[in-house]
Order: sequence, then C-alpha cells, then structure tokens
Amino acid sequence: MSVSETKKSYHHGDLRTSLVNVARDLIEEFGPNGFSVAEAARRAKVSSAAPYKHFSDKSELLNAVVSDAMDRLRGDMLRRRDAHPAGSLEAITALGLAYVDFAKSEPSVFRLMFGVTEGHEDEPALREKGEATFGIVIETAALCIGAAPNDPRAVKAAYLLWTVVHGHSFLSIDDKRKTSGDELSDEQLLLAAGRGLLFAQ
Amino acid sequence: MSVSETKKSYHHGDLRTSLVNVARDLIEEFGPNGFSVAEAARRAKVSSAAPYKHFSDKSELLNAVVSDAMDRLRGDMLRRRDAHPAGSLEAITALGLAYVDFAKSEPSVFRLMFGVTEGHEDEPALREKGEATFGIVIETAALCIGAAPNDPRAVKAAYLLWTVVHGHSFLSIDDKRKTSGDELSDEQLLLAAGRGLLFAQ
DNA sequence: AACATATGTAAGAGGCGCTTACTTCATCAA
DNA sequence: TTGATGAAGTAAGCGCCTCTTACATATGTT
Repeated sequence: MSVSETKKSYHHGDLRTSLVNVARDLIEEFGPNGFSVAEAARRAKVSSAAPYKHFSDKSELLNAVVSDAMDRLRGDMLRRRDAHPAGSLEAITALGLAYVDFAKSEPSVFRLMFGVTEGHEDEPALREKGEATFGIVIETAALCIGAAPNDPRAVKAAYLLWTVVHGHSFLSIDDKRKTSGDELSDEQLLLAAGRGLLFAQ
Repeated sequence: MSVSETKKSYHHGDLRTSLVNVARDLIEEFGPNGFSVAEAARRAKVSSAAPYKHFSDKSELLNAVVSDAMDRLRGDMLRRRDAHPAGSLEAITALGLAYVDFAKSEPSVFRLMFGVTEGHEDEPALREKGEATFGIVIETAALCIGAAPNDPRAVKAAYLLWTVVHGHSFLSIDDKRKTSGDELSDEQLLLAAGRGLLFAQ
C-alpha cells in the first residue's frame, strides 16, 4: 500500500458487516467475556462511537454474531445429513457430528449461542432459529424410527439425542474430557447414542 | 463445604467468606457477566480495594464460588444416590437428578462452573474436583452393569450418561426446551437415558 | 442547488478492574 | 505492659470500557 493511498473515505462502506466479522474473530481470540465493542471498532478502523450507529448496544452486536452462527450451523447440519440415506442412523448421526464440529471449530461463539443470554432478554428471532434447527432433528429422528414428526416418541428421542450432542459439545470444548472416553471418536460416541436412544421409552 | 476459615477473622469479621456468599447472590441475581467485584465490595460494606486483600483478582473470587458449588453438588449427588440400592437404575438416575436440580436451583453458578474459564487457566484444584465427581458416575455406572470401574464399557456408559445430564441441564436453564419434551419429567427422561445407554456399545 | 437522512468523529460522563500508598488493629515476644 | 509486626482495611487514581451528546460529512432525491 502506498503512502498517499490511505485515502480512507469518511464513510466505511459496510461497517455493520465488518463489525460482525471482527467481533467473531475477537470472541474466538479472547472469549465471549474478553470481547469489547471498543476493540471491535479499533479493528474496523472507526471511532468507538461508530458501532452504536448500527447496534443499539453491545449485546445487539453479539446477537448479530450469534444469528449468523446459527444460520451457518443449520446449514452445516443439513448439508452433512443429506450426504446419507434418509432415515439411516448415519443421517441423524451426521446432524450431531456437524453440531460437535461447529462447537469445536468456534468454541467461544458456540458458547455465546447458549447461556450468554444474560443482560438482555431472548431475541425472538434467535429463539425461532433455534427451534427451526431442533425441528430438523425431530424430523430426522422421526424418519429413523418410522414415525410421524409429531409423534411424541420422535420428539423424545430427538430431545435425548440433542442432550447427548449438546452435552458432549460443551464437555469437549470445556476440556472436561480428560478422564473420560478420550479414546472414543465423536462418531463412535454418537452412533452408540443413536442406537441406544432412538427407540428408548 | 466452604473450607472452615480457621483464623482469618481478625479485623472486620470474615470478609473472605462474606465476599464468596455475596458473590454467589450477585451472580444468581445478575448472571455471571453482571457480577462485579465493586458491587460485591459494596454489599459487604468495604472499600472496593478490600477484596484484593483476599483474592488476587476477580476470577479468583469466582473460582472460590465455583469450588464451593462443586463441593455442594458432589455432596448432593452422593446423598441422593445412596438413598437407592447400590447398582440399581434408580441409583444412577438419582445422580443425574441431583445434577439437574442443582443446575435449576443455581443456574448462573452452574453456568459459571463450566465454560467461564475464559481469562484464566483452569485451576488444577477445580479440575480435580470435577474429575472426582465424574469418578462417582463411573463407579455407579460400573455397578449397574456389573463391571469393574476401570472397564471401558463402564467409562463409555458413564460418559454418555453425563452428556445427557449435562446437556439436559443446560438446555433446561437456557430455556431451550419449549418445543421439546416439555411434558416429560426429568426423571422419566433420565430413566429412559439410563436404560438406553448403560449397555450401549 | 438544497435539503433530509445516514453514517461518521470528538469529547466526555460514569462504572469497573486493579494498584499504590497509607492507616488501623490483633497478636505475641520481651 | 508494651511496642514491633504484619494482616486487613481505606482513599485516591490509572486505564479501559459502555454508551451519550453534539457536531461533521457523505449520499441521493427533488
């Protein structure tokens, strides 16, 4: 870059998108708590007041990061599920593997997606996205056990599988797995869970 | 069991213990992120610098809250397990119910016990407590399936059950359970998980 | 050309984490 | 009894943060 090329127009261009991306990086670098709006503004090369033209407060920016992450997670899950025969154990296991892999690749953002609802009430938009994703799990579980998607057995099986996947994701990224089945792959674990829980009553 | 403060109350009472108790209240009131050392000091009626005579920084105070919570959780688990016949499905289910009940009664502290390891490295003391608690789960699972505690099948079953209980705890306190098996009791859920997973291979 | 609107900056109020320098008081050796 | 010691407190302040207010600049419609 040449010297005089630091033209830097007064307006940024797409600050909103830049902030979301920068925020995601910062969250992964310093954790959800280490993130600050001021640092995000610094990295986006704007003043520390500029972000507030796009987000009413810090948590709204964080929500934007979460919303984007939920979209990507749901996309990953569908893509990987659809690489397997509909109704197969592999199909529903693929959903779980996508979930676990997402948690491992973006642990801090994943943590932010859950539980860091402190300080502001649940965004309905985020809740809807979460429910849509769980709907996919229910559908897929129903196909596996040959039931209708509204069959309580499918809902129960789907929820139990979700607890395994969700719990395993957290325990993995929290590094709480030293003592336990470290030698088992995620796939072995989730396949076992699927076999054990799909027909559990 | 908050370790007995042997000889610390020289000056204005037992500030260390007061701070831990006040901090626990604040965390439940405002969430792990809403907590501030300054507010804890205010509630304990000391200057904002006083806490730093007892804790080197904020996270050390939080660690003390977590350590105390882990002791209470382990105590609850043992107490409730031992109300059932050794090796019974009810015994290992009781472990899980104690875990879930703890999460529900102190959701913010529970959240703090996991994942808010940001900003400071894992305290070995806390890790040890966690591993000891998981050891209880392994032992109990081994008894249920008639295996030795070091049998890989027991470890695998114990870990899978832990993922269910841990995941269910988080999903419950994060209020992510609206769409799902809301009508199922924790006990029904955990019994089903126990039946499905104890012998899963 | 002129205005309305969106998007940026500069400056600052108020809060928090943590440090430094100083003060108070319980304990114990003399 | 006393007075040195050191643990446990306070007051003041630095640097960073969130968020606000007042103002400056760019864009597009008319």
